[in-house]
Amino acid sequence: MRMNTKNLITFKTILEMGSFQKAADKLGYTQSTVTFQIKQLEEELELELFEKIGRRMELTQAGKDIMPYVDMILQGAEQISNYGKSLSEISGTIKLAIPDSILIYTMQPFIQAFRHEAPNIQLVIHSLQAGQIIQAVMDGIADIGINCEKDNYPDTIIHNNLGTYRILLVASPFMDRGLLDFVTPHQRKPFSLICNEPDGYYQLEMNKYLDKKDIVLNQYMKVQSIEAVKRCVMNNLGIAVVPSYSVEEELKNGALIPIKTELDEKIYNAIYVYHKNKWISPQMKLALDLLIKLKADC
Amino acid sequence: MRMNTKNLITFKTILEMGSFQKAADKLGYTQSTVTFQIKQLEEELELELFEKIGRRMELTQAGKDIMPYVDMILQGAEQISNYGKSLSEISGTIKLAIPDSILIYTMQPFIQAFRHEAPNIQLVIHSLQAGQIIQAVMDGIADIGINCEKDNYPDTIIHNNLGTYRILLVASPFMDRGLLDFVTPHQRKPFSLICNEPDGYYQLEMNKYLDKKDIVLNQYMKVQSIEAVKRCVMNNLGIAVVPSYSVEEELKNGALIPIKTELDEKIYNAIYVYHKNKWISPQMKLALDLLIKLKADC
DNA sequence: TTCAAAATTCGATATATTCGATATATCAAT
DNA sequence: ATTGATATATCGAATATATCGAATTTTGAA
Repeated sequence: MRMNTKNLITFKTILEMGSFQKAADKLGYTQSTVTFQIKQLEEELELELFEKIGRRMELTQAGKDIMPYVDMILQGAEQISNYGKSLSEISGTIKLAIPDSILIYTMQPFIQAFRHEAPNIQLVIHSLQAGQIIQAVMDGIADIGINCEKDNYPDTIIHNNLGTYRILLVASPFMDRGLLDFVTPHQRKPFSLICNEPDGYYQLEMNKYLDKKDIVLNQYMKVQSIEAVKRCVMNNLGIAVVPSYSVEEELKNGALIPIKTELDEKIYNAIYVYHKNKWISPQMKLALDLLIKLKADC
Repeated sequence: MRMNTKNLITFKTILEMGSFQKAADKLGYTQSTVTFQIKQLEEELELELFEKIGRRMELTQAGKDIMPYVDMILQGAEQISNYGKSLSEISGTIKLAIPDSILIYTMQPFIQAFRHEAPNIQLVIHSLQAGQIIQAVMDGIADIGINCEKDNYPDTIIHNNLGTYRILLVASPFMDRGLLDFVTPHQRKPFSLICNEPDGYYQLEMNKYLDKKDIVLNQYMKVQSIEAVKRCVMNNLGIAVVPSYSVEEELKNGALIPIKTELDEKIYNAIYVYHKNKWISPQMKLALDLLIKLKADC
């Protein structure tokens, strides 16, 4: 059961960098040293970690399976090396999975607060689509996920409320007001629905509403970013479904106007999730604390 | 953040064995090697681990504080070295803290089942007095504690029901039946109360009862073991307070007779406890599973 | 086939670990 | 204060291990 962190770090670096050579470069070893270290690690663990698929090194199943324990060891080592240091000095990494829209419009205060409290902790943000957040947390790709509320969660996931929002339809103030009745059923609208992710959560919620009402729009128009969506709507190319927090500014200054729907009353929750079995490191605790603070502030 | 399990194991062994020399003997090093390894570990961690108090090496506060992380690392390493092995092959240690009486009379099926399921896991049993069990679990001396139910627990302790028992007064069948009225108050009894631990939980419960009833016995008689208590009672040297499970056999074959008290109706719970923040290793999970099975079986 | 990229092998050498002997420190008994 | 027993520290030599660099192998792509 002899083992050292040096070899484990080399192992993790190979996975991170994608090759022995790059890991060697990053860690300041020669390639042969990396080969030697991995060979030694495999002997120590009595496991094959890599198999050659062509000239690519692929992690074996055993290699994947022991990852949580490798992380456990490196986490333990990290905590020891942080011992006695204040929050502002501790290092480490915390990985968040956040949908783009939430990241842009509501996470800025969190990110600033985090960087301020712990400038040496690397904050890695994976900007994923809403449907992938939970999976990322389950796979350990992210430590904390932030998302729209869902109905059910795997029981390995802990989820907590983070804040509320509404789903809105918005239009340009230059749009003919007569066309903006989205309450009366059975209508055909002569303009497009502009969206960013056609399968996004907000979009799907609104589609359900429109289907129920039998309100049909001209056609879908897909653009790259949520910013682009707003630009298109402002230029009166169509209307869009957006979460309330993303258009607060524009509604206030009149660049966009809200369209009344029966979804206006409905309140949605944003949540944060993390893995139940995960050990909550001080780094992670800080992130969770700041999320709760963010919630209290707004 | 370079670190190796070898040094950490040496570190833990010193704590376990109580001296550098004994750790060296156990691990097959010379004493100077142990000194060197600890010095090296202290340099790696940038922490003082021991301080000399006279000719004794005492763990520093930092040394105590990092213990959970040292354990985290060694647990991780242990899990990796157990990877792919079946339950019957995995090794490791699980430490139980159990009061003597419960150990002798009710834990035998558990111990046998455990040894059968996982013969390579070292089952270390600390036989402690009831009052020390919770503390042992809090201090990490034991992974799981078994005890009589108490009213309140620190919130770092998880406690679950394990089974029920009663507290009995027992006497020899040769005892004058006329003297065995322990229900009517205000009596003086011309025989001794024999006990093993005068401060034991059963004893204290019964004392409360006797005080309330104002029933006074001749004198206390303290003997070494619970077996000795039973022998003395069988030889009619006095009566004793015992938990029901410890005298089932003797009551059935008539070697002891129960004395009726108003405590007969009261049902006590045996419980098992473990530390809330502890990572539940497969070894520990097996032990917990077997305890639950034991409960179901009786 | 040939080239380039990536991993392995192997000998030389620097570095780290361990041992054994000895020195030092502490406590307790005299 | 002296002495003996016990415990840890120090140091040099022997041994073991890690790293590098050069040569070699493997493989996918041109």
